[in-house]
Amino acid sequence: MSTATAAAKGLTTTSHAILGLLAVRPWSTYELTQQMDRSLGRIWPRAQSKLYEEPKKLVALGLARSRSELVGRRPRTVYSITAKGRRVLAAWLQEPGDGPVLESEQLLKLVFAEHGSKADALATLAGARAWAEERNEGNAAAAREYVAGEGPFQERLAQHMLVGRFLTDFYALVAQWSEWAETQVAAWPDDPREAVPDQAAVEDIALRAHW
Amino acid sequence: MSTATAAAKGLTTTSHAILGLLAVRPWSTYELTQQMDRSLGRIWPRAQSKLYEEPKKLVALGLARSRSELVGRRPRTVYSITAKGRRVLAAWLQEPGDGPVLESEQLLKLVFAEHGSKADALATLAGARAWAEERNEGNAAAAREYVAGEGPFQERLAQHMLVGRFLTDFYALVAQWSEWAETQVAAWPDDPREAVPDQAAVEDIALRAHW
DNA sequence: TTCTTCATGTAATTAGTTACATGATTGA
DNA sequence: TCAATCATGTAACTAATTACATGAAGAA
Repeated sequence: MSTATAAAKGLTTTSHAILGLLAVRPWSTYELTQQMDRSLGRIWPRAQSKLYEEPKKLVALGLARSRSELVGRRPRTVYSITAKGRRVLAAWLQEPGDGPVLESEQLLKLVFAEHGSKADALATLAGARAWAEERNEGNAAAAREYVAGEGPFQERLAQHMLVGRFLTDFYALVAQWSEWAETQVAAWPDDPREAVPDQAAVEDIALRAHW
Repeated sequence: MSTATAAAKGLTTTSHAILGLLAVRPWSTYELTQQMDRSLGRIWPRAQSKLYEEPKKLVALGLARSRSELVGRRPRTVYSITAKGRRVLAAWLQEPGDGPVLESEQLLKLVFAEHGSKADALATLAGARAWAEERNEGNAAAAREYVAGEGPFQERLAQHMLVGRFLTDFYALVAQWSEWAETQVAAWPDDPREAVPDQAAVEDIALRAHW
Protein backbone atom coordinates (compact mmCIF):
# COMPACT_ATOMS: atom_id res chain seq x y z
CA MET A 1 0.00 0.00 0.00
CA SER A 2 1.34 3.43 -0.88
CA THR A 3 -1.17 5.40 1.15
CA ALA A 4 -1.33 7.12 4.48
CA THR A 5 -4.96 8.05 4.87
CA ALA A 6 -6.24 4.51 4.81
CA ALA A 7 -3.20 3.05 6.53
CA ALA A 8 -4.12 5.11 9.56
CA LYS A 9 -7.30 3.11 9.81
CA GLY A 10 -5.33 -0.12 9.61
CA LEU A 11 -6.60 -1.01 6.17
CA THR A 12 -4.26 -2.91 3.91
CA THR A 13 -4.50 -3.36 0.16
CA THR A 14 -6.02 -6.75 0.88
CA SER A 15 -8.73 -5.10 2.98
CA HIS A 16 -9.58 -2.86 0.05
CA ALA A 17 -9.65 -5.80 -2.32
CA ILE A 18 -12.31 -7.43 -0.14
CA LEU A 19 -14.14 -4.15 0.19
CA GLY A 20 -14.17 -3.87 -3.59
CA LEU A 21 -15.73 -7.30 -3.93
CA LEU A 22 -18.38 -6.41 -1.37
CA ALA A 23 -19.16 -3.28 -3.36
CA VAL A 24 -20.21 -5.48 -6.26
CA ARG A 25 -22.64 -7.53 -4.21
CA PRO A 26 -22.88 -9.33 -0.86
CA TRP A 27 -20.90 -12.55 -0.59
CA SER A 28 -20.54 -15.38 1.84
CA THR A 29 -16.99 -16.05 2.90
CA TYR A 30 -16.82 -19.17 0.83
CA GLU A 31 -17.93 -17.25 -2.23
CA LEU A 32 -15.12 -14.80 -1.59
CA THR A 33 -12.61 -17.63 -1.64
CA GLN A 34 -14.09 -18.76 -4.96
CA GLN A 35 -13.53 -15.33 -6.43
CA MET A 36 -9.95 -15.42 -5.24
CA ASP A 37 -9.41 -18.75 -6.96
CA ARG A 38 -11.09 -17.70 -10.15
CA SER A 39 -10.16 -14.13 -10.82
CA LEU A 40 -8.83 -11.80 -8.15
CA GLY A 41 -6.11 -14.24 -7.13
CA ARG A 42 -4.33 -13.70 -10.44
CA ILE A 43 -3.46 -10.14 -9.52
CA TRP A 44 -3.70 -10.21 -5.73
CA PRO A 45 -3.09 -13.73 -4.46
CA ARG A 46 -3.95 -14.38 -0.82
CA ALA A 47 -4.57 -17.46 1.30
CA GLN A 48 -8.12 -18.59 2.10
CA SER A 49 -7.83 -17.85 5.76
CA LYS A 50 -7.28 -14.17 5.00
CA LEU A 51 -10.69 -14.09 3.39
CA TYR A 52 -12.25 -15.26 6.60
CA GLU A 53 -10.32 -12.76 8.66
CA GLU A 54 -10.44 -9.52 6.70
CA PRO A 55 -14.23 -9.12 6.52
CA LYS A 56 -14.37 -9.20 10.30
CA LYS A 57 -12.01 -6.25 10.38
CA LEU A 58 -14.20 -4.39 7.89
CA VAL A 59 -17.23 -4.98 10.09
CA ALA A 60 -15.37 -3.78 13.17
CA LEU A 61 -14.58 -0.56 11.32
CA GLY A 62 -18.14 -0.07 10.15
CA LEU A 63 -17.27 -0.59 6.49
CA ALA A 64 -19.24 -3.80 6.15
CA ARG A 65 -22.14 -5.58 7.80
CA SER A 66 -22.46 -9.29 8.43
CA ARG A 67 -25.56 -11.38 8.72
CA SER A 68 -25.91 -15.01 9.63
CA GLU A 69 -27.80 -17.38 7.39
CA LEU A 70 -28.58 -21.02 7.72
CA VAL A 71 -27.70 -23.62 5.13
CA GLY A 72 -29.57 -26.65 6.38
CA ARG A 73 -28.78 -26.33 10.05
CA ARG A 74 -25.33 -25.01 9.48
CA PRO A 75 -24.69 -21.30 9.89
CA ARG A 76 -22.76 -19.17 7.48
CA THR A 77 -21.84 -15.54 7.33
CA VAL A 78 -22.76 -13.20 4.51
CA TYR A 79 -21.06 -9.82 4.28
CA SER A 80 -22.27 -6.65 2.60
CA ILE A 81 -20.78 -3.18 2.25
CA THR A 82 -22.01 -0.08 4.09
CA ALA A 83 -22.27 3.49 2.81
CA LYS A 84 -19.16 4.33 4.78
CA GLY A 85 -17.44 1.37 3.14
CA ARG A 86 -18.27 2.76 -0.28
CA ARG A 87 -16.79 6.10 0.66
CA VAL A 88 -13.58 4.49 1.88
CA LEU A 89 -13.36 2.46 -1.30
CA ALA A 90 -13.82 5.54 -3.46
CA ALA A 91 -11.12 7.37 -1.51
CA TRP A 92 -8.74 4.46 -2.02
CA LEU A 93 -9.35 4.50 -5.75
CA GLN A 94 -8.22 8.12 -5.84
CA GLU A 95 -4.81 7.30 -4.44
CA PRO A 96 -2.03 6.18 -6.73
CA GLY A 97 -1.45 2.44 -6.61
CA ASP A 98 1.88 0.66 -6.25
CA GLY A 99 3.49 -0.69 -9.39
CA PRO A 100 3.38 -4.40 -10.15
CA VAL A 101 5.45 -6.69 -7.95
CA LEU A 102 6.99 -9.69 -9.56
CA GLU A 103 8.38 -12.69 -7.70
CA SER A 104 9.85 -15.57 -9.57
CA GLU A 105 11.59 -18.48 -7.95
CA GLN A 106 12.27 -19.84 -11.40
CA LEU A 107 14.15 -16.74 -12.52
CA LEU A 108 16.06 -16.88 -9.25
CA LYS A 109 17.20 -20.40 -10.02
CA LEU A 110 18.32 -19.35 -13.46
CA VAL A 111 20.41 -16.51 -12.04
CA PHE A 112 22.33 -19.11 -10.06
CA ALA A 113 22.25 -21.76 -12.78
CA GLU A 114 26.06 -21.95 -12.84
CA HIS A 115 25.94 -23.77 -9.51
CA GLY A 116 23.73 -26.54 -10.88
CA SER A 117 23.57 -28.54 -14.08
CA LYS A 118 22.45 -27.57 -17.54
CA ALA A 119 19.66 -30.12 -17.17
CA ASP A 120 18.44 -28.30 -14.05
CA ALA A 121 18.18 -25.06 -15.97
CA LEU A 122 16.31 -26.70 -18.83
CA ALA A 123 13.91 -28.32 -16.39
CA THR A 124 13.25 -24.98 -14.74
CA LEU A 125 12.48 -23.45 -18.12
CA ALA A 126 10.19 -26.32 -19.04
CA GLY A 127 8.37 -25.66 -15.78
CA ALA A 128 7.96 -22.00 -16.65
CA ARG A 129 6.54 -22.83 -20.05
CA ALA A 130 4.12 -25.38 -18.61
CA TRP A 131 2.99 -22.84 -16.04
CA ALA A 132 2.31 -20.23 -18.72
CA GLU A 133 0.39 -22.65 -20.88
CA GLU A 134 -1.77 -23.81 -18.02
CA ARG A 135 -2.56 -20.28 -16.89
CA ASN A 136 -3.29 -19.24 -20.42
CA GLU A 137 -5.76 -22.03 -20.86
CA GLY A 138 -7.89 -20.92 -17.94
CA ASN A 139 -7.64 -17.35 -19.08
CA ALA A 140 -8.59 -18.21 -22.66
CA ALA A 141 -11.64 -20.14 -21.49
CA ALA A 142 -12.84 -17.10 -19.59
CA ALA A 143 -12.22 -14.83 -22.57
CA ARG A 144 -14.23 -17.12 -24.86
CA GLU A 145 -17.12 -17.11 -22.41
CA TYR A 146 -17.25 -13.35 -22.48
CA VAL A 147 -17.11 -13.17 -26.26
CA ALA A 148 -20.06 -15.56 -26.29
CA GLY A 149 -21.86 -13.08 -24.06
CA GLU A 150 -21.76 -15.48 -21.13
CA GLY A 151 -19.68 -15.25 -18.00
CA PRO A 152 -20.60 -13.48 -14.79
CA PHE A 153 -20.65 -9.74 -14.39
CA GLN A 154 -21.14 -8.76 -18.01
CA GLU A 155 -21.85 -5.27 -16.75
CA ARG A 156 -18.31 -5.04 -15.39
CA LEU A 157 -16.69 -6.32 -18.55
CA ALA A 158 -15.23 -2.95 -19.53
CA GLN A 159 -13.09 -3.08 -16.37
CA HIS A 160 -12.35 -6.79 -16.39
CA MET A 161 -11.23 -6.58 -19.98
CA LEU A 162 -8.33 -4.34 -19.02
CA VAL A 163 -7.03 -6.91 -16.59
CA GLY A 164 -7.80 -9.78 -18.95
CA ARG A 165 -5.64 -8.25 -21.61
CA PHE A 166 -2.79 -7.73 -19.18
CA LEU A 167 -2.86 -11.33 -18.04
CA THR A 168 -3.16 -12.69 -21.56
CA ASP A 169 -0.13 -10.69 -22.59
CA PHE A 170 1.76 -11.72 -19.49
CA TYR A 171 1.17 -15.44 -19.98
CA ALA A 172 2.19 -15.09 -23.62
CA LEU A 173 5.34 -13.29 -22.52
CA VAL A 174 6.29 -16.09 -20.14
CA ALA A 175 5.62 -18.75 -22.76
CA GLN A 176 7.56 -17.01 -25.50
CA TRP A 177 10.38 -16.08 -23.20
CA SER A 178 10.65 -19.69 -22.00
CA GLU A 179 10.98 -20.96 -25.53
CA TRP A 180 13.60 -18.39 -26.37
CA ALA A 181 15.52 -19.10 -23.17
CA GLU A 182 15.42 -22.83 -23.87
CA THR A 183 17.20 -22.28 -27.16
CA GLN A 184 19.80 -20.17 -25.38
CA VAL A 185 20.44 -22.74 -22.66
CA ALA A 186 20.41 -25.60 -25.16
CA ALA A 187 23.48 -24.00 -26.69
CA TRP A 188 25.35 -24.04 -23.36
CA PRO A 189 28.12 -26.56 -22.77
CA ASP A 190 27.32 -29.28 -20.24
CA ASP A 191 29.01 -27.31 -17.50
CA PRO A 192 27.01 -24.07 -17.16
CA ARG A 193 30.04 -22.35 -15.64
CA GLU A 194 31.58 -22.34 -19.08
CA ALA A 195 28.52 -20.89 -20.81
CA VAL A 196 29.28 -17.84 -22.89
CA PRO A 197 26.50 -15.43 -23.73
CA ASP A 198 25.16 -15.18 -27.24
CA GLN A 199 26.48 -11.76 -28.20
CA ALA A 200 23.73 -11.08 -30.73
CA ALA A 201 21.12 -11.89 -28.09
CA VAL A 202 22.73 -9.50 -25.62
CA GLU A 203 22.65 -6.73 -28.16
CA ASP A 204 19.07 -7.55 -29.00
CA ILE A 205 18.13 -7.08 -25.36
CA ALA A 206 19.84 -3.72 -25.26
CA LEU A 207 17.89 -2.72 -28.36
CA ARG A 208 14.58 -3.86 -26.94
CA ALA A 209 15.22 -1.76 -23.87
CA HIS A 210 14.65 1.39 -25.94
CA TRP A 211 11.21 2.27 -27.10
CA MET B 1 8.87 -22.65 -2.07
CA SER B 2 7.61 -25.84 -3.66
CA THR B 3 10.01 -28.16 -1.95
CA ALA B 4 10.02 -30.49 1.00
CA THR B 5 13.66 -31.51 1.35
CA ALA B 6 14.93 -28.03 2.05
CA ALA B 7 11.83 -26.91 3.90
CA ALA B 8 12.65 -29.52 6.51
CA LYS B 9 15.83 -27.62 7.26
CA GLY B 10 13.84 -24.44 7.61
CA LEU B 11 15.24 -22.87 4.47
CA THR B 12 12.99 -20.56 2.50
CA THR B 13 13.39 -19.38 -1.05
CA THR B 14 14.87 -16.20 0.38
CA SER B 15 17.49 -18.26 2.23
CA HIS B 16 18.47 -19.88 -1.03
CA ALA B 17 18.64 -16.53 -2.76
CA ILE B 18 21.20 -15.37 -0.21
CA LEU B 19 23.02 -18.67 -0.45
CA GLY B 20 23.20 -18.20 -4.19
CA LEU B 21 24.77 -14.79 -3.79
CA LEU B 22 27.32 -16.18 -1.34
CA ALA B 23 28.18 -18.88 -3.88
CA VAL B 24 29.34 -16.15 -6.25
CA ARG B 25 31.70 -14.56 -3.73
CA PRO B 26 31.78 -13.43 -0.09
CA TRP B 27 29.78 -10.34 0.70
CA SER B 28 29.30 -8.02 3.61
CA THR B 29 25.72 -7.54 4.63
CA TYR B 30 25.63 -4.08 3.19
CA GLU B 31 26.89 -5.37 -0.12
CA LEU B 32 24.05 -7.89 -0.07
CA THR B 33 21.54 -5.09 0.31
CA GLN B 34 23.16 -3.35 -2.67
CA GLN B 35 22.66 -6.42 -4.80
CA MET B 36 19.04 -6.53 -3.74
CA ASP B 37 18.55 -2.94 -4.80
CA ARG B 38 20.37 -3.35 -8.05
CA SER B 39 19.46 -6.72 -9.45
CA LEU B 40 18.04 -9.51 -7.33
CA GLY B 41 15.26 -7.32 -5.98
CA ARG B 42 13.63 -7.17 -9.42
CA ILE B 43 12.73 -10.83 -9.24
CA TRP B 44 12.81 -11.51 -5.50
CA PRO B 45 12.14 -8.29 -3.60
CA ARG B 46 12.84 -8.37 0.12
CA ALA B 47 13.37 -5.77 2.84
CA GLN B 48 16.89 -4.87 3.96
CA SER B 49 16.44 -6.27 7.40
CA LYS B 50 15.92 -9.74 5.92
CA LEU B 51 19.40 -9.54 4.47
CA TYR B 52 20.83 -9.02 7.91
CA GLU B 53 18.81 -11.85 9.37
CA GLU B 54 19.02 -14.66 6.83
CA PRO B 55 22.80 -15.04 6.71
CA LYS B 56 22.79 -15.71 10.46
CA LYS B 57 20.44 -18.59 9.85
CA LEU B 58 22.73 -19.95 7.15
CA VAL B 59 25.67 -19.82 9.55
CA ALA B 60 23.68 -21.59 12.26
CA LEU B 61 22.97 -24.38 9.76
CA GLY B 62 26.58 -24.65 8.68
CA LEU B 63 25.87 -23.41 5.17
CA ALA B 64 27.85 -20.20 5.54
CA ARG B 65 30.66 -18.79 7.64
CA SER B 66 30.94 -15.27 9.01
CA ARG B 67 34.03 -13.30 9.82
CA SER B 68 34.33 -9.89 11.41
CA GLU B 69 36.31 -7.16 9.76
CA LEU B 70 37.06 -3.65 10.81
CA VAL B 71 36.30 -0.60 8.72
CA GLY B 72 38.13 2.12 10.59
CA ARG B 73 37.16 1.14 14.10
CA ARG B 74 33.76 0.00 13.12
CA PRO B 75 33.09 -3.73 12.81
CA ARG B 76 31.28 -5.36 9.96
CA THR B 77 30.39 -8.93 9.09
CA VAL B 78 31.42 -10.68 5.90
CA TYR B 79 29.74 -13.95 4.98
CA SER B 80 31.03 -16.75 2.77
CA ILE B 81 29.57 -20.06 1.66
CA THR B 82 30.72 -23.48 2.93
CA ALA B 83 31.06 -26.72 0.98
CA LYS B 84 27.85 -27.91 2.61
CA GLY B 85 26.20 -24.68 1.51
CA ARG B 86 27.17 -25.39 -2.08
CA ARG B 87 25.66 -28.84 -1.89
CA VAL B 88 22.41 -27.47 -0.51
CA LEU B 89 22.31 -24.84 -3.23
CA ALA B 90 22.88 -27.45 -5.95
CA ALA B 91 20.09 -29.62 -4.50
CA TRP B 92 17.74 -26.65 -4.53
CA LEU B 93 18.51 -25.96 -8.18
CA GLN B 94 17.40 -29.49 -9.02
CA GLU B 95 13.94 -28.94 -7.64
CA PRO B 96 11.22 -27.36 -9.78
CA GLY B 97 10.63 -23.73 -8.96
CA ASP B 98 7.29 -22.04 -8.39
CA GLY B 99 5.81 -20.09 -11.27
CA PRO B 100 5.95 -16.31 -11.26
CA VAL B 101 3.79 -14.49 -8.76
CA LEU B 102 2.32 -11.21 -9.82
CA GLU B 103 0.83 -8.65 -7.47
CA SER B 104 -0.59 -5.43 -8.79
CA GLU B 105 -2.40 -2.89 -6.71
CA GLN B 106 -2.95 -0.88 -9.86
CA LEU B 107 -4.76 -3.70 -11.64
CA LEU B 108 -6.79 -4.20 -8.49
CA LYS B 109 -7.93 -0.59 -8.59
CA LEU B 110 -8.90 -0.94 -12.22
CA VAL B 111 -11.04 -4.00 -11.48
CA PHE B 112 -13.05 -1.84 -9.11
CA ALA B 113 -12.86 1.30 -11.26
CA GLU B 114 -16.67 1.50 -11.44
CA HIS B 115 -16.71 2.64 -7.82
CA GLY B 116 -14.46 5.61 -8.52
CA SER B 117 -14.17 8.22 -11.24
CA LYS B 118 -12.91 7.94 -14.77
CA ALA B 119 -10.14 10.36 -13.78
CA ASP B 120 -9.05 7.95 -11.04
CA ALA B 121 -8.70 5.16 -13.56
CA LEU B 122 -6.71 7.33 -15.95
CA ALA B 123 -4.41 8.42 -13.12
CA THR B 124 -3.82 4.81 -12.15
CA LEU B 125 -2.90 3.98 -15.73
CA ALA B 126 -0.57 6.96 -15.96
CA GLY B 127 1.10 5.65 -12.81
CA ALA B 128 1.56 2.25 -14.38
CA ARG B 129 3.13 3.73 -17.47
CA ALA B 130 5.47 5.93 -15.45
CA TRP B 131 6.50 2.92 -13.40
CA ALA B 132 7.31 0.90 -16.51
CA GLU B 133 9.31 3.71 -18.05
CA GLU B 134 11.33 4.25 -14.93
CA ARG B 135 12.11 0.57 -14.49
CA ASN B 136 12.98 0.25 -18.12
CA GLU B 137 15.46 3.05 -17.89
CA GLY B 138 17.47 1.38 -15.15
CA ASN B 139 17.28 -1.89 -17.00
CA ALA B 140 18.39 -0.33 -20.29
CA ALA B 141 21.38 1.31 -18.62
CA ALA B 142 22.51 -2.06 -17.31
CA ALA B 143 22.02 -3.69 -20.71
CA ARG B 144 24.12 -1.00 -22.40
CA GLU B 145 26.89 -1.51 -19.88
CA TYR B 146 27.04 -5.17 -20.70
CA VAL B 147 27.06 -4.59 -24.44
CA ALA B 148 30.00 -2.27 -23.87
CA GLY B 149 31.73 -5.14 -22.11
CA GLU B 150 31.48 -3.38 -18.77
CA GLY B 151 29.27 -4.22 -15.83
CA PRO B 152 30.06 -6.60 -13.00
CA PHE B 153 30.12 -10.37 -13.35
CA GLN B 154 30.75 -10.59 -17.07
CA GLU B 155 31.44 -14.27 -16.48
CA ARG B 156 27.85 -14.75 -15.36
CA LEU B 157 26.35 -12.87 -18.25
CA ALA B 158 24.96 -15.97 -19.96
CA GLN B 159 22.68 -16.45 -16.94
CA HIS B 160 21.91 -12.82 -16.25
CA MET B 161 20.95 -12.29 -19.84
CA LEU B 162 18.02 -14.68 -19.47
CA VAL B 163 16.62 -12.62 -16.65
CA GLY B 164 17.47 -9.36 -18.36
CA ARG B 165 15.43 -10.30 -21.36
CA PHE B 166 12.49 -11.29 -19.19
CA LEU B 167 12.49 -7.97 -17.38
CA THR B 168 12.94 -5.95 -20.54
CA ASP B 169 9.97 -7.69 -22.08
CA PHE B 170 7.95 -7.29 -18.92
CA TYR B 171 8.52 -3.56 -18.64
CA ALA B 172 7.68 -3.17 -22.33
CA LEU B 173 4.50 -5.14 -21.73
CA VAL B 174 3.42 -2.87 -18.89
CA ALA B 175 4.20 0.27 -20.90
CA GLN B 176 2.38 -0.89 -24.02
CA TRP B 177 -0.53 -2.25 -22.07
CA SER B 178 -0.88 1.04 -20.19
CA GLU B 179 -1.05 3.01 -23.41
CA TRP B 180 -3.62 0.66 -24.85
CA ALA B 181 -5.67 0.73 -21.66
CA GLU B 182 -5.58 4.52 -21.60
CA THR B 183 -7.21 4.64 -25.03
CA GLN B 184 -9.86 2.23 -23.80
CA VAL B 185 -10.63 4.20 -20.66
CA ALA B 186 -10.52 7.50 -22.53
CA ALA B 187 -13.52 6.24 -24.48
CA TRP B 188 -15.52 5.64 -21.30
CA PRO B 189 -18.34 8.00 -20.34
CA ASP B 190 -17.65 10.15 -17.29
CA ASP B 191 -19.45 7.68 -15.05
CA PRO B 192 -17.47 4.45 -15.29
CA ARG B 193 -20.53 2.47 -14.26
CA GLU B 194 -21.93 3.14 -17.69
CA ALA B 195 -18.79 2.06 -19.54
CA VAL B 196 -19.46 -0.52 -22.22
CA PRO B 197 -16.63 -2.72 -23.38
CA ASP B 198 -15.13 -2.27 -26.81
CA GLN B 199 -16.39 -5.43 -28.49
CA ALA B 200 -13.54 -5.59 -30.98
CA ALA B 201 -11.03 -5.35 -28.13
CA VAL B 202 -12.74 -8.16 -26.23
CA GLU B 203 -12.54 -10.38 -29.28
CA ASP B 204 -8.93 -9.43 -29.79
CA ILE B 205 -8.14 -10.61 -26.28
CA ALA B 206 -9.84 -13.91 -26.91
CA LEU B 207 -7.77 -14.28 -30.06
CA ARG B 208 -4.51 -13.47 -28.33
CA ALA B 209 -5.27 -16.13 -25.77
CA HIS B 210 -4.61 -18.81 -28.39
CA TRP B 211 -1.11 -19.50 -29.54
C1' DT C 1 -24.47 -46.22 4.22
C1' DT C 2 -20.24 -44.71 3.34
C1' DC C 3 -17.13 -41.90 0.81
C1' DT C 4 -16.00 -37.74 -1.25
C1' DT C 5 -16.31 -33.16 -2.08
C1' DC C 6 -18.25 -28.81 -0.82
C1' DA C 7 -18.35 -25.45 2.69
C1' DT C 8 -17.07 -23.00 7.01
C1' DG C 9 -14.17 -21.68 10.08
C1' DT C 10 -10.04 -21.27 13.94
C1' DA C 11 -5.31 -21.64 15.86
C1' DA C 12 -0.51 -21.66 15.62
C1' DT C 13 3.33 -20.23 13.33
C1' DT C 14 6.40 -17.56 10.40
C1' DA C 15 8.10 -14.69 6.90
C1' DG C 16 8.53 -10.25 6.15
C1' DT C 17 8.20 -5.14 6.92
C1' DT C 18 8.66 -0.65 9.32
C1' DA C 19 10.81 2.00 12.42
C1' DC C 20 14.56 3.08 15.03
C1' DA C 21 19.48 3.95 16.30
C1' DT C 22 24.01 5.21 15.40
C1' DG C 23 28.97 5.12 13.66
C1' DA C 24 32.01 6.34 9.68
C1' DT C 25 33.21 8.96 5.64
C1' DT C 26 33.18 12.60 2.42
C1' DG C 27 32.54 16.96 0.58
C1' DA C 28 31.20 21.85 1.12
C1' DT D 1 33.13 21.65 11.33
C1' DC D 2 28.77 20.71 9.81
C1' DA D 3 25.65 18.29 6.95
C1' DA D 4 24.72 14.65 4.06
C1' DT D 5 25.19 10.18 2.81
C1' DC D 6 27.14 5.68 3.32
C1' DA D 7 27.15 1.71 6.19
C1' DT D 8 25.70 -1.49 9.93
C1' DG D 9 22.64 -3.36 12.61
C1' DT D 10 18.40 -4.44 16.14
C1' DA D 11 13.64 -4.44 17.90
C1' DA D 12 8.85 -4.31 17.49
C1' DC D 13 5.18 -5.38 14.86
C1' DT D 14 2.00 -7.40 11.44
C1' DA D 15 0.43 -9.49 7.36
C1' DA D 16 0.06 -13.71 5.67
C1' DT D 17 0.56 -18.77 5.47
C1' DT D 18 0.03 -23.63 6.96
C1' DA D 19 -2.24 -26.83 9.42
C1' DC D 20 -6.08 -28.37 11.63
C1' DA D 21 -11.05 -29.46 12.48
C1' DT D 22 -15.56 -30.52 11.21
C1' DG D 23 -20.48 -30.19 9.39
C1' DA D 24 -23.49 -30.72 5.19
C1' DA D 25 -24.72 -32.50 0.68
C1' DG D 26 -24.45 -35.44 -3.08
C1' DA D 27 -22.75 -39.60 -5.39
C1' DA D 28 -21.86 -44.48 -5.55
